[in-house]
Amino acid sequence: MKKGDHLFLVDGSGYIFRAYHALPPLTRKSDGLPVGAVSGFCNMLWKLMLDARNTDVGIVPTHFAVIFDYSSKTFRNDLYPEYKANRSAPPEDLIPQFGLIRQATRAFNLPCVEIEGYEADDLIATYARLACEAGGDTTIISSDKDLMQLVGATVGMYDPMKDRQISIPEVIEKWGVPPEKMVDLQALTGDSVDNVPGVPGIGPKTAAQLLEQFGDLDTLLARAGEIKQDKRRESIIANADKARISRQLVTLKKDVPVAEGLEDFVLHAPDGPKLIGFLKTMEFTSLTRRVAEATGTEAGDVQAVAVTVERADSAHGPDLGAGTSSAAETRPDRAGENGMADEAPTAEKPKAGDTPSLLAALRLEAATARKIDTSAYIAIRDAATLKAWIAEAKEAGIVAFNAETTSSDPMQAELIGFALATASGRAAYVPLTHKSGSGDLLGGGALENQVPVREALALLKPLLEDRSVLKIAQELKSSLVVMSRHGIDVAPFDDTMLISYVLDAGTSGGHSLAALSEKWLGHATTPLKELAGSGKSFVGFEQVDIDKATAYAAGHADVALRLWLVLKPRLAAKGLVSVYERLERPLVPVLARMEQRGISVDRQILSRLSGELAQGAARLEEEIYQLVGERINIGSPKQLGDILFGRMGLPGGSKTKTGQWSTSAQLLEDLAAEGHELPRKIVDWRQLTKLKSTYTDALPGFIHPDTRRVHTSYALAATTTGRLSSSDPNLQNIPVRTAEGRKIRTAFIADKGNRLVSADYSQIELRVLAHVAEIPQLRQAFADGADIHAITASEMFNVPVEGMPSEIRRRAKAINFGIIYGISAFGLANQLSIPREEAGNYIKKYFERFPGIRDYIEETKAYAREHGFVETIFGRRIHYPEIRSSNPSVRAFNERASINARLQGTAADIIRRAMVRMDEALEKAKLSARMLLQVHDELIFETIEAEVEATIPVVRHVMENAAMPAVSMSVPLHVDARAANNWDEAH
DNA sequence: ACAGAAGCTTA
DNA sequence: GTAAGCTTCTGTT
Repeated sequence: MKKGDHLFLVDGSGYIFRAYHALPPLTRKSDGLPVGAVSGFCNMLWKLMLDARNTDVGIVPTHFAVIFDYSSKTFRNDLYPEYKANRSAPPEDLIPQFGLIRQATRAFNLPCVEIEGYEADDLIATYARLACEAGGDTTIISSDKDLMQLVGATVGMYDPMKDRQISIPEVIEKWGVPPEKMVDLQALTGDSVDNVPGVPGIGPKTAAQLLEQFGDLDTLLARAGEIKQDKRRESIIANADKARISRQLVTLKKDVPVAEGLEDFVLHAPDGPKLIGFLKTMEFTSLTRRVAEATGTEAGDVQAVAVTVERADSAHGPDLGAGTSSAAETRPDRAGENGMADEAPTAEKPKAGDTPSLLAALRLEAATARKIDTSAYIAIRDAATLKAWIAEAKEAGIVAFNAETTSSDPMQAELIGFALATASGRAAYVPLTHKSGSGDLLGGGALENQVPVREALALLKPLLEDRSVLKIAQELKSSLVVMSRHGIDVAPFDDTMLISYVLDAGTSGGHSLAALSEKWLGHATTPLKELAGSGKSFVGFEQVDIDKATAYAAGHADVALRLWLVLKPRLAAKGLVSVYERLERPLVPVLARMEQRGISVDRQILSRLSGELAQGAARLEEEIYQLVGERINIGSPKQLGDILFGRMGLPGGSKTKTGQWSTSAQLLEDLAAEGHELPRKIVDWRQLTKLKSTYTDALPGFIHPDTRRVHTSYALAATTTGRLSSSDPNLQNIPVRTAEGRKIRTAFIADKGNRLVSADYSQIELRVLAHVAEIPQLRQAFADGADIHAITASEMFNVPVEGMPSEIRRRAKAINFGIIYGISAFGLANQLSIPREEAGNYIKKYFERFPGIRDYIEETKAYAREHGFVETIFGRRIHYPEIRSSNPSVRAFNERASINARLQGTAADIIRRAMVRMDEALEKAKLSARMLLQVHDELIFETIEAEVEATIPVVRHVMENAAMPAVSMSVPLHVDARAANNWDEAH
């Protein structure tokens, strides 16, 4: 075991009891053998081995062991004969399951560890210590408080039944003391289940308070006389010995002489046939199917195996033989679909224990081996067939879903049909409102033999909402909005676009279905325009011939399902499960709700502004024509350039990369500063026409006819860094810098009786920089709430913050921003309009004062060069495949981008975490505030007036603590929040 | 009808 | 110097 390795230790004995009581009783159908705990155990192991969904930073186990108690008698009974003496015999129907669970462990190819005289907890403590000494990390799969004393920097716990991570903050939250004091706390409280005496009258709250006061148990016992409360003092003095012996009992032994070392726990790929043999014997049909699919084993070819069952009346009962009834394979398999079986790892044992990677490789091979046949799909034309398909999807536990609609805007879209896929190559399309394609003005009548929309949706709803059926889609969010408008809440789901985004952000090609299909399946999807035409000749999808629509829509569902098979295991293989599960997937319904809510925009304000802008622009136009002498097209940079630098011969002209005269605002401003009249007017004209065309004229067109609100669309997978993007309309670039522009924000309003609340992170990227680059001065400045740019200037130029000239601060601010953007002397010189040498000197000086930032930059570049990607502090990967380019400017660009990506991406991750938690936090606080918009470091809410004051602290708390508990930042996050009637005043 | 360039808006 | 999206113009298809 080495640094970076991760050991999973399952508390097998603890799990048995917990699963037995928590899960509904389950018996084997053929003979009534109780197997509830075994089933829970197998499901948990399978999930852990493949999925690593328990972790917050994407951990895949490299080492894995299941630990059991050997017998009830241990060294603790010598210390204290009454230890665990009050334990009653386990329930009758649990007894046979002890042995079965050990056999299950072996069927999973996992080490099964137990040592006479020691409890499972002692073995876990010992192995966690060994792992820590070897530099590795450990996750203990248990929620037993007795194990919490082991939690620390490299040791975490995970409760598989509650899907909850337990690390230091959770221990403190639950018990009021850090893990290292758990032993003292338990010594005081005792444990009635294990018959650990403790001090009578002392419970967890009192114990935590006493330990807080005295520091530890020994100090407490020595100074017990100081305790004020009479009863408490007397009890502790009288029971000091009991407390001491209790501490010995609860302290786990970290030096058990273990026979097996960590090297014996290297995780091996599951042996498909071996595992399936056991699962079939247990008659766990759905897990059998999942394992068969994942390992590429043909379950039908595997025989159930013999298992040993202990009966309550004999500890080592006879071999009762196997339940040999093999699970019926009800899934509709099609000919030629079994390509995976050939590649199954049965012939030779895989070497290293990288199970997810192996699975990913197998899936990819299988996916490309089976060609996609779009003529094989089925058109569902009646309710009975649809019912059968839905039943099939339920049985499969997994279904790819794809809706076809009348519009790419989900708030306007009406359903035309939908497609389902239940297995590779098995897909169907359900046309609902297709019309005959006859070219008359009415577009033809509705076609015969389509399931009525209402009936189809009524059948579909239970499937899409079924918690035990995983829905798979490519870009689910828009379908989520459409289905939500029909009262259907799709869950649970996986989104292939997002999986691809997590795996491959920054690699070429994008994450569209077409791109992914081409990349992973070698299959070219049919462009929509080949079916429905484009531009003027575009006909709605409802006019598309049903056979063609079926090939298209069912094909998309089939492709999505196959992509999921290929891509999902890659998440685990690359340690990106938690990025996907915590930062991507949960944001989908959050954004869908935000989009559906929309924001009110005052049409009148915009229309008035349009008029004002038109007037101003018209006046400037006339003045410009006067100066130029003819009515040129001012909006044409080409014409402008010819006039300014050709005809008028103004100085300082430069060319763009296509050889045109540049007429950029910067250049025109420079000319204006020299006293030229025309450039100033052109700049002003551009500002007014920009505001008019992009905002005041365009926004009213986005007001929804029914909701009377504007519904933007957020893209989750459009940026390389993890930021969202907004379009149709883009509400992330509404003007704010100039007074003229800000007027547009006054049109974004709260409904009557409501207020808009705007909450934005202050300097989040600089704070992330101070944290990741570990810059003491910056950390201190943020901790003090100081003016960060002034502090920077003060450090660099040796001037006091008090009475600092604004120009000095401005330069420091530009440098700070420059760092975030991956500074270059060229860029800084441009920004500050100073010579390049001077900018270079500033940077040099900056690095002298903040050497940690230079180190950070160099480390980032080196890391990006070595790996081809960088990571945010939450593990999001951003790829820079061109970072090793031999072209120096391409290389430099990629270096700057990678430096920026860590900071921008981390900030993006933080606000994503806040957004994921926000709705629940508001609901828990019984607040009705609705999150409407996100603008990278700002969230906009709408809430009723009376709740404004209560809402702001909740919003602030969620945002400021968003990094926790995954990352405890060394710099505080600060959120400014304000409420007003419109966005301008709230911001 | 579409694609790319130029220009401008945001964080 | 980073990350986006939208509009207009211009040239090509």
